[in-house]
Amino acid sequence: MNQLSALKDDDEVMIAYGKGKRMPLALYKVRHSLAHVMAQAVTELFPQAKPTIGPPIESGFYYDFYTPTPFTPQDLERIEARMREIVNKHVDFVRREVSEAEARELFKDNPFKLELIDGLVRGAADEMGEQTSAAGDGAASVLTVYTQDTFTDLCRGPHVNNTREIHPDAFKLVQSSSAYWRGDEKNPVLQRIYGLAFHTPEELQHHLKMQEEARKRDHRKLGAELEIFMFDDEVGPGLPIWLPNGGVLIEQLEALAKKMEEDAGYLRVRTPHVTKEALFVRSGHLPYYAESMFPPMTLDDGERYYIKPMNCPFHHKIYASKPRSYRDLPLRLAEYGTCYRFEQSGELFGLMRVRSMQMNDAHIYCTEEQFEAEFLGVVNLYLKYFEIFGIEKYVMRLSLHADAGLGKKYVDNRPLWLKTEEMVRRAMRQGNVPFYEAEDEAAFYGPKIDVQIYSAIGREFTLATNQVDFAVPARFNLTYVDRDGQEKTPLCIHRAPLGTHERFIGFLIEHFAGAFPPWLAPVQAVLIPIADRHVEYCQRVARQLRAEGMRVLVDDGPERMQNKIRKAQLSKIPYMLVVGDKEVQSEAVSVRLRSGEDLKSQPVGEFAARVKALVARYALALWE
RNA sequence: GCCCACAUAGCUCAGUAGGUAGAGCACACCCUUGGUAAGGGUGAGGUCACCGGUUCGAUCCCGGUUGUGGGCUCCA
Repeated sequence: MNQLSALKDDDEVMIAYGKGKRMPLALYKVRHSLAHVMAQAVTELFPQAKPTIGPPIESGFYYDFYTPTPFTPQDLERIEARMREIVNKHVDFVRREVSEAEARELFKDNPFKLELIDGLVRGAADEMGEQTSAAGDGAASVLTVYTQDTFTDLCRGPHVNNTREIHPDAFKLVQSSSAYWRGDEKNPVLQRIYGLAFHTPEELQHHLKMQEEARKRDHRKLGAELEIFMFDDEVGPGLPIWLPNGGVLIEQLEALAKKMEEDAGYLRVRTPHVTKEALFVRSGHLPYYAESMFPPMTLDDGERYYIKPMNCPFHHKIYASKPRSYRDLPLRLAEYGTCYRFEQSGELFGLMRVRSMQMNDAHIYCTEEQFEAEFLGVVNLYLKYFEIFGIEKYVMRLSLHADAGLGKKYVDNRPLWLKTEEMVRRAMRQGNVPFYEAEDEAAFYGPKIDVQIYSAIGREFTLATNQVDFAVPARFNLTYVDRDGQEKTPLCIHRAPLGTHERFIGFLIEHFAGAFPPWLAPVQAVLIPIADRHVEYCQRVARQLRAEGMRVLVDDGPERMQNKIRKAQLSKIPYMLVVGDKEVQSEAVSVRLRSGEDLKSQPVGEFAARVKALVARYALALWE
């Protein structure tokens, strides 16, 4: 802590914040200091508001207040104006070490700060609620407070020395919302105010512009504009309906996945959407996962049926359908199974978080000796997909158990955890796949590799998991007869490299901004007749191209050609094929690319061959 | 689930100090047959999300419901 405050302002020095993120120290100080300035402004304007915590984050900062009335947009304007006054007063930030008693006296009216002090004194957590690494397990002997102007806050710092280091026009309060104290919904509700903050007004403007761009790429907006999917009140929240264009995307993705899985030795199966309660009791989903499941249907005879939230128990049944020999392993069962999960209403988010989802699911049953190769095979499958889709930014996380959760969150078998975690770690190192480790993030039955990807607009989410299951096969009495004649329990690898159709297509929409590569585009080409007399020829060419496997439309509407080009352009159709007298005479089409490039007339056959070649190798380019 | 905000034509949005609504785009029809991002005209479209309350009268005010958005939390 002390060393931190002593560091020189330097954009080269990175400081950690949040979970596993870093930002330049200088920026951290500006943002953190602005959080304090905001707290001062808020407590001045709303004396009943009690400050709790306020850290720097990705693009700025926030501060949570305990207050009887939420902040209105007008309040934010007043607070921001007051902050600007404080910043312009060029006040010092003064650090002071205080004793526990003094700290308790200073914050005696603020139960949240007192709770933080309790934590700090015990050495358990710092003011962000995170483990203190510096203090080890010893209690923090010294507490620090920072004072600027009239406001004093419990804080480990560091801060700017004086608010003149903060540009008064490089920050902006953007929104208020609620948050729970310590992120726990059992705790009191706090009001959080978010602010953006940078070194210069230009950086702030740039950020705002990027956000504007991001809104344009939002899959919810593009999904509606491009007629990919829709929601309907009478169908229900979180239940997407795929429109014809979305249907094509799904068909193409499934075709790709089936081909890849066939090459990798998977067998395709299909299983029911509803099942008796007993299956999920055996799998451990009931009652453990009951919260995320739709409530059961009770039949006349009292039997309860559930709609499936996962495919695995069915695949286990398929494994168990006959005796297995080590010669049968690895057994790889794949299914694009539709699952239903009862996500909390507040969790639903476009296609990214839904209640009905089609999973690119498979389970691999293998022996311990086969594990490494199988696990790596799956990871490599991921990497192949990333290449096809041009996904360059991704992070793999090895999610481990935590001893504290054994028997509660996690299957109570520490040695097996350590062993399987090491197996995964070794497989990843063996394959030279970079990853980082995170404790207490595992599935209840085993460790996993989570793949985080980032859509073009910076939205981060878990695309896929690759999980090791050392517990559930035993619950299903899955066995194989090994070489030595002994019955053994196989390991099971759960994997879903493309996650779900819903999330993956949501991601792809943002990744490509709706401009899908030719192999994936719902409509690949639109034929545009210049005059009515060219329509017949267009229809003939369309039939020809469809026979070649292309997805083609003819725009025979009454508008002018320019208007049709514009419509096709807005629909992000890769190829616009303009047809006039010249083309009709020479069995040609005039090719215009979505990029705006005019490639002039060329023979229909040549165009078709060119596109077919691009499609066959899943090319991202429009023309080569 | 919780806190806050929002809900007007297929879409994007105006509007009414409470007297049942309007534009642009899209759609239909007519004219125009035009060579690489919007030709012109005419017309049709709305129980102002739903259910209650206040009022002579509610799209507008109040309450509830549903949905959506921004967060908290969790996950594919």
